[in-house]
Amino acid sequence: MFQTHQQSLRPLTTAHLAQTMTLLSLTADELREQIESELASNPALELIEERRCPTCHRLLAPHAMCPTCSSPRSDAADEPIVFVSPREDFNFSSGVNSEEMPEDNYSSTTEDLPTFVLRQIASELDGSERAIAAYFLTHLDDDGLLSIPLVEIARYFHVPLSKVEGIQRKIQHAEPYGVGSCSPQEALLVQLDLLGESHDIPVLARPMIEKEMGLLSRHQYAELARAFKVSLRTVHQAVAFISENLNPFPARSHWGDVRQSTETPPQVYHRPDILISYLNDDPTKPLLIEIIMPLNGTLRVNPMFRSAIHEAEQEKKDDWKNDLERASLFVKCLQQRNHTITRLMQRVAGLQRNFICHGEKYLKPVTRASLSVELGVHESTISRAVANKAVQLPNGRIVPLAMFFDRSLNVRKVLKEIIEKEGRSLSDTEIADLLSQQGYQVARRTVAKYRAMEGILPAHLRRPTPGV
DNA sequence: CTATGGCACGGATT
DNA sequence: AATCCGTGCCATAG
Repeated sequence: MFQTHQQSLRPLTTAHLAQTMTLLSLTADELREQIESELASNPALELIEERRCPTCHRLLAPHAMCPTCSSPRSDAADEPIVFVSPREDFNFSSGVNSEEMPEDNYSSTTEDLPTFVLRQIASELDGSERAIAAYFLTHLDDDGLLSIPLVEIARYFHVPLSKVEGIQRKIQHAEPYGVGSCSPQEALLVQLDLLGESHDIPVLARPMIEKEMGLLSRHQYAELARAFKVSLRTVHQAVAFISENLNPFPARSHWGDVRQSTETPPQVYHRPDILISYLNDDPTKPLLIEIIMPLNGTLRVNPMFRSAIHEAEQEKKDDWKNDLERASLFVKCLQQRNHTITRLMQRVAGLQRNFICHGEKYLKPVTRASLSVELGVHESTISRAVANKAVQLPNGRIVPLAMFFDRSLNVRKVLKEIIEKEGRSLSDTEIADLLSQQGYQVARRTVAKYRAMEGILPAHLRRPTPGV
């Protein structure tokens, strides 16, 4: 009925392209902001009311059928079903948060640690404190530790040191625990305190970290035993506890949790932009892929506005016309964005089905470049689409979309398996051999790198006795 | 002497 | 053109 096509003037085309690119690289959350601001500033744009699927209650785009219920051809088991799903249950810019999304996000970071942390504690801080916290958080290093002295922050804001310390304490108590500490030692102590609230901790743990951090980090256990006048065995127990439950580098979030040391995902990400599940939750059915549109309804050009333009005064007419064009452009770009992401996900999900269903081990190394030729778009288009987006897998994990293009993830996974399985500590060279036996050819140096990436300690100080 | 981490250099990717 | 990644060589620790 009211379509929004026509007008393909040259200048518009470039603007069109530019805006499509921008929208493409936006996260669902960012997109929401963008849409809201556009909606507020442009009267020609309107949000039409939601439509829901009568049977499953899912929000639908205006002319779409519900892909789940009116399940198209569920026989084409290979082809994933991809569709755009308007959802507005997606707000978190408002003050309170944390408990709102019980399910799928355990929260944590990767894209933007500072923002993530700030969001957690924002409600506890007043305006000026928030500014300090924000500044504080911009000076974290890759490990999540503070890279500048506290006094510097205090000086910068002309506030007493104690105030900064208070803020630091709040930051440290946010996830990932210990973030914003000045040293690994401090981070460990914070984590120990937090953990101590709900679990028993070895008595030796705290004094060891507090007083003999040097020995501890150098793994000089015999010295430790002597220093505290306890048996070597006791030291080992405490050390085991520390290395299992604490993490000196908060941002490198690979900690084996006390509760379930099952394959707890080492990294969890922001809210998903894309959801992947099985049709009707049946693993034999095709994959169902929802691309989140952070909206409660659908955007379109207001037809009333369009017709009203003829009656407008000459003065306003130009402005209105301008608005109209912008609106139509915006809608078009949005459609373009969705179309691109849809096609992208369709292809990616098809390729990586094994990965999606059966885990990291089955990730095929696919490059963005190869996909771009398949889809007939420019590489940068894929890059933009992939960057900064998170996907929720059927098993509930939230991973960055970029993980689908990780060249070495499968090898790293196998490497982890090898290390976990073998009771004895294997040297990097041995691991390299084992890997090539399994068909993964990597240099010994690379094994070392992968280990480091996964946060696995070198052979000589790995735990020879893997049981508790 | 062996096992690792650091630096740095192509080549591939973005 | 800028970046990332796998690797080789070398220094250092054990």
